[in-house]
Amino acid sequence: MPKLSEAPSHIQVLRASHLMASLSEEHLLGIAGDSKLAHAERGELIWLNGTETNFFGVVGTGFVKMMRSTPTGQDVTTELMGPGQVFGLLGVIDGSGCPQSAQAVCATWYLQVPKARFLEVYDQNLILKEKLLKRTTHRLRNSYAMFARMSAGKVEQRIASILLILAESYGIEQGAEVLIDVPLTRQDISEMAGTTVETTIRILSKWQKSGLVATQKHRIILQKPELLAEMV
Amino acid sequence: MPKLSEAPSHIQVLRASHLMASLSEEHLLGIAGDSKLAHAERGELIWLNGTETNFFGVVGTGFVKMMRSTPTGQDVTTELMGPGQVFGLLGVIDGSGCPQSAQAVCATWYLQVPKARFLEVYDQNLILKEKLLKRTTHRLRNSYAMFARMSAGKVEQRIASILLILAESYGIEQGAEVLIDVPLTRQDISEMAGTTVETTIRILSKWQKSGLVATQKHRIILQKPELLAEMV
DNA sequence: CCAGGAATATGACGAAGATCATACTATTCG
DNA sequence: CGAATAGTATGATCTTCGTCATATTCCTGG
Repeated sequence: MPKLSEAPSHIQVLRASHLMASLSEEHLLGIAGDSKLAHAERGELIWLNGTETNFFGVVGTGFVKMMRSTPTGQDVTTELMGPGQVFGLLGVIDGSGCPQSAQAVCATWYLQVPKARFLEVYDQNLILKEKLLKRTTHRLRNSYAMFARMSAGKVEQRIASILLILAESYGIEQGAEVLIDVPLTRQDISEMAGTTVETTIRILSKWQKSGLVATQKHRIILQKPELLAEMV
Repeated sequence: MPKLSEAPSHIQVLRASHLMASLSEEHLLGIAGDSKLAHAERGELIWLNGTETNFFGVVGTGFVKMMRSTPTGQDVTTELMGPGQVFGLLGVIDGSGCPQSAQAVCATWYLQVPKARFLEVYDQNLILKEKLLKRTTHRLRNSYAMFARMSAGKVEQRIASILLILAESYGIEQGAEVLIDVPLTRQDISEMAGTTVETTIRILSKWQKSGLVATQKHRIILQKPELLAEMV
């Protein structure tokens, strides 16, 4: 039995979420009461594509990747959700379920918010709806941006793009360097870049040798972010 | 001067749009009155990425492609908008402008709806907001689906995917065959599939020879849609 | 502290597809 | 009607990257 990291409290998780935090104290407590805190190991599937779920998730600690499996069996990661981020919500709202799989990238605590309870609140909360549209708009744009980069560029550029995007969301600046504070394997990165592990390893090794990036304990440090940005 | 196809009326264009048609007659007429019907030749830019616009568009007749130019100069088409479809709306609503370029793929009539006028109506129309979220959700999912196909598959599969998706939106069934009723060049298709014209031509030529598809006057006919679907 | 599994690393090889070059075919315009 | 331009076609060559094979290193649990 692996030792679990400290579990966050229900209400803590909700408060840390930009989207959820816009609810009134009363609603927040109500939802927190009905939700269930769950833990997932690295690699554990939270749900499988298309599965009709009666809950959506809010990441507490750790990371969850949203992915689609292509007919040929290859997995492609479309989004990486970190602490405070909500996943599978859109499928709950329009009742069609989430077409993507959700999988933990590392030991992760997340909150399972039951559909019925949330919809009651959602239906009469205009601010929440506005926020959701804003967030969805933002995701759509990011998706198009990634789409363009992934379908046009060479593999090096794709990997560079991925690292830069991750740095934007989860980067911690350390002087001129940026630490991407997500425990990712080369396999994870290759799934985001739509390439193979071997190629990813080769490129990252090359970059390590030339002092572009460094890795420590599954965490990547961009030592020359500007140079990386130049090559995309 | 090229002879223009018959211009549709303002109100006709709005009524043909699923999104706009949900407005009240009064609002619809108001917006129609303030809008401007515009024409664009094949290849004409309607706006360039990021340009702050004071209008969004509704396609009347013809087609508009939304695209991003990568730093390396290659264009990638993310969406193809046909009659009744709205483009650039999200940028108007959140005031940030549209990050993509809009370009006519053929002679196109479209309506320019001024930002200010529309926002008045939008701000107090709940149904419209709901519809917009639904539409945006749908686009986001499509985008992820395409993303997965484009970053994983081989070029043949990518092109097959593109054709099937186009057939879904703009296909006219003719017995077992499907005519994609959009005038597209190989160049257009290659931009959607993220590949080169030459490769696209080679693959389509091969498919023509084997009776999978046929082309007439920039329009593609899927003769064996099932076979195409099998290969994605 | 050692064993075993997971992650990283590296080489050899081949196939897919980009690039360059050139020709052919339609459609449009003067 | 004939020239010009945009689109389609096809071959030759070179690169990139996927595939397979095999080490090596790093962790974690017993």
